[in-house]
Parts: sequence; structure tokens; C-alpha cells
Amino acid sequence: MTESPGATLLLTRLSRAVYRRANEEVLGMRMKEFVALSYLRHASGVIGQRELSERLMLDPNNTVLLLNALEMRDFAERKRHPDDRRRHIVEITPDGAAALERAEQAMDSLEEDVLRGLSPEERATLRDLLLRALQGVPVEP
Amino acid sequence: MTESPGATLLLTRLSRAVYRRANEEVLGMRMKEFVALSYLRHASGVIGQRELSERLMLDPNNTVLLLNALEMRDFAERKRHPDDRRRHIVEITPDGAAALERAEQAMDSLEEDVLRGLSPEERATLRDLLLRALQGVPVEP
DNA sequence: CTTATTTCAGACAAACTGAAATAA
DNA sequence: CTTATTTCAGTTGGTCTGAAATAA
Repeated sequence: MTESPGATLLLTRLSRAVYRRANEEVLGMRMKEFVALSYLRHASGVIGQRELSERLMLDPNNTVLLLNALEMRDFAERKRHPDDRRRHIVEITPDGAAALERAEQAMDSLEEDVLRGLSPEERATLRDLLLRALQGVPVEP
Repeated sequence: MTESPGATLLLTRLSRAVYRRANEEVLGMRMKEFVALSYLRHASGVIGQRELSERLMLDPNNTVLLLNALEMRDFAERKRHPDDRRRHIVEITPDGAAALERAEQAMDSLEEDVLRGLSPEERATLRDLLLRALQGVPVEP
């Protein structure tokens, strides 16, 4: 090892390790469904479908398909926005919240595997840095 | 925001922000080609095709296609292993190293964008944590 | 009439499955 | 003869393009 690559490259490589492990069998849902439910659960305020697309950096077309799948399992629901009936408000359901909690526990044990090289304090630091970086990322590239 | 999700989820979300920005036009190559060249350049010792697959968490079939593309542009080359002629040794070429350097500079300016919420010291900490985490990740899930 | 949002159908690129070829 | 490595053809799942529908 002569020198080492940049943080963003390392980020994508470690993320790949997560993706390879976080399959539907482990999570009880697809990874992208988990990401969407997690956002709906932890974000504050009313979330529109358009906003969800932007926040998840997801194509609006794919958001349609994703929400179709989530509604099929009663994990989320779309409601019409009262002030602008073109728009949809997206909400997580109680079933969705329960499934999300199970998936989060699966992710926790997965984290044990992927981040085994780091101490609990270092994992907390990593989490804090990632969270603050995410909050600073411009919505539009 | 009520509470926040785990480190591995945040990792995949930030990684997505990187992927959306690191397109072929910006890097001069595909992201996966960049990841492969970076590994060949920074890893120590002789790298076999099989080992490359494992390290990049890539299907061996896809590794064939990836290396075909890299050889097409003279960015990498396959040589027969002298002791086991079933195996291929994979090496980065001077052309590949030059292209990699240009791509790394593009990634540096991309990092400015994605990690703008973090100070230079924090970015160094993040990079260190990611590197150590990656070194601890089991090769086989 | 133009724009915004959501939706779907078709097209395209990317990953996996299974089988073949070569060498150990 | 069996196993390991690499390769390719065919299939499948995921994402993007373009157009339509609804509402502002």
C-alpha cells in the first residue's frame, strides 16, 4: 500500500460492503424501501412525493414504483395535498413503522460485521460525521 | 427529526450522493473502472483476477467485462501467472495510472462538494475511520 | 396556454445464472 | 476424474426516456 485513496472513494467501497449484506432476506424488505421508510420515519414535517425523490436522490419515476411497492404491503400511503391536489403527501403507516424497526435491528447486527474494525466510540464519531456531511450535501448536484 | 438512523444507512445515503456526481463525464471513466484502477494502483503486491473480484466485492463474471473494458483503453492488462497458468495477474498500465490521476483530481473537487459540511480535520478523521473500517471488513459476507 | 406533479410503457445498461474452455 | 479459474451467452432486475393525465 503506497498511499491511500480519498474519503469519497473509501465511502463507496464501504457502502458496497453494506449493500452486499443488506438483502431482502435479512431486512424483510428491499434496501431502497428501507432507506425510504427510514427517511419518512425520521424526517420532520410533511413530506411530499417530489421532496422525497430529491432527498433520496431518486428519479421521480422510480419513486412512483417504490411507493407502489410500499403501498402494496401497507408500509406507506399517499394522500392528496389539500392545498395543491397535484401533489401527494407520503406517510409511513404503523405496519411500516413496525417493519422498519425490525429492519433497523437487522442493520444493527450488520453494522457489527461491517464496522468491526472500529471501536464503539469510533463508530459514534463516524455516525456523527456522516450525519453532518449529509445535512450539508446540496440537494441538486 | 426525532432520532437519527444508524451509521451504515447514513453511509449508503452519502455514498449515493457521490455516485450521482461521479459520472463518466466527470471522471473520464466509469466509477467502477475508477474503483478498480485505484485498487490496482494502491494495493501492494501481485493482484490476481480472482483476488481483485473478492476485494472489489465484484462478481467474477463482471470482473471479466470490467477488465475487457480497461484493456480496451490500455488502462490495465492481464498477464498469465507463471506458476499457475489458469490464473491471470492484473496490472495497471502507465496510461491507466495517468487516467487515474486525472480521475482522482476530479474526485477531490467532488469531495469538496459532498463533504462541505465537514472541516478539513473532520474529513481527515472520516477518511481514517473509513480506511480502518474497510481493512476490518471480512472478505466473505 | 404554459407549468408542475404524478404515472406508466418502452428502451437501455448493469448484474446474475448456467455452461463451456483451459489448466491444475 | 475432479477442481479452480476465466470466459461468454442468455436471462433478469433496475434505472432512465418520453409521453400522457391531472391539476394549478
